[in-house]
Amino acid sequence: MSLRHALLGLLVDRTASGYELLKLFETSLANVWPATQSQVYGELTRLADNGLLEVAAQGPRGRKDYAITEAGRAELLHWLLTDPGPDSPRRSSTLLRVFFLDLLTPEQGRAFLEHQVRRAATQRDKLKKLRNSLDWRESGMLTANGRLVLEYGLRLSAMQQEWADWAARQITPGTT
Amino acid sequence: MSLRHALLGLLVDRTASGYELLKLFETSLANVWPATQSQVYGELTRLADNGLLEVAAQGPRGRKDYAITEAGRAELLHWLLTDPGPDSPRRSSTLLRVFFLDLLTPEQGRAFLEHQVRRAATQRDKLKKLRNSLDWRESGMLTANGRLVLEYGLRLSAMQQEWADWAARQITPGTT
DNA sequence: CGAAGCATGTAAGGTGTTACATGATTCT
DNA sequence: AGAATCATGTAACACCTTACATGCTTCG
Repeated sequence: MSLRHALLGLLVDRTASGYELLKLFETSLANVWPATQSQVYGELTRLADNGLLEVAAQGPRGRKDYAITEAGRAELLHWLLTDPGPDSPRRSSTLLRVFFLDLLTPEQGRAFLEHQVRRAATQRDKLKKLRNSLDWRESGMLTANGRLVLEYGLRLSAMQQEWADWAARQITPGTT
Repeated sequence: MSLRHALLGLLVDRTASGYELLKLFETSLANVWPATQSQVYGELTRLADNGLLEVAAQGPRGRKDYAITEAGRAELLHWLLTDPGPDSPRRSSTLLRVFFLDLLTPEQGRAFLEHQVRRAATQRDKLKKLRNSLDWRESGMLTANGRLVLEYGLRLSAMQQEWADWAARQITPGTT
């Protein structure tokens, strides 16, 4: 149940409409906690019902500006201070495929892993570009956390690339 | 919808009951594609209904031994050869927390990250022990894939440990 | 005989995805 | 005027988790 906390977090120092929050999910939070339009609007209504958010203002096209309440701040803080536990069950269809990779020919297996190398490299490039576009001296506190998360993404994609490359070379080692 | 493929994969070179498959999920597949009892039994019934599996034999306590069919093999192969796409949306409540870490005091933030360092180290130790217990010369093809996946886990936890350590040092750099 | 393990199944509830549906406002 | 964008909402379906429910067999 972290979607609610993501929303609360985004509303800590500004008010916003569902539509704006949705955009934030597509950009900043896309790599950490993706959410769809349905989910966002639904959860906002629920949060307002529970008194963690309130509608601060109504705008042009039925637009509702949400603001966090004291109860909302308390809930967010509480969530931040609780142990996330083993990071939510990590399912990876890619690794599952690797588990059964011997059902393919060595060529097909290598091709699969080399595809993963390229996928990771592409992701890494994307994040590098994001970092460069972000570094423009725009250092609010907000950006500091974002940089930590971004660095995680960079390290992850680097690791994935190296691993896939290594794994590809494990299959039929003698292929010059 | 990868659970079905995990089941098909496990049944490629042996028949097994739901109970046995469940144990396999708890051990070998736990870190790649966890599944609960409810899920396994339900999916097995569905797979049999769809003709991808068949009940090869009935045992002592209502035990059903499932065997993969030709249709099942075809489906599994097809799945292995399709692009997994960007590996299923990766949600991490830990990274989400990091995103909002500036809402805590620097001490609390550092404590959180240092906790992650230890969590990753523990996980890494667990996997190392698993590798050592596994290396006992038991090299079927099956184990080869498992070793690739295990190596991924080792590299991932190492990366996480290093990252969390680095991130902790980013917060309030001057704390001797 | 009692405990542990084998063995399967159902039901309720939460979360997430996709698709459908509608309408207002701004910009060209 | 028409297109793009802003803006919200609902419904159906898939998937996963937890809990409940039941009963047989083997081992000590």
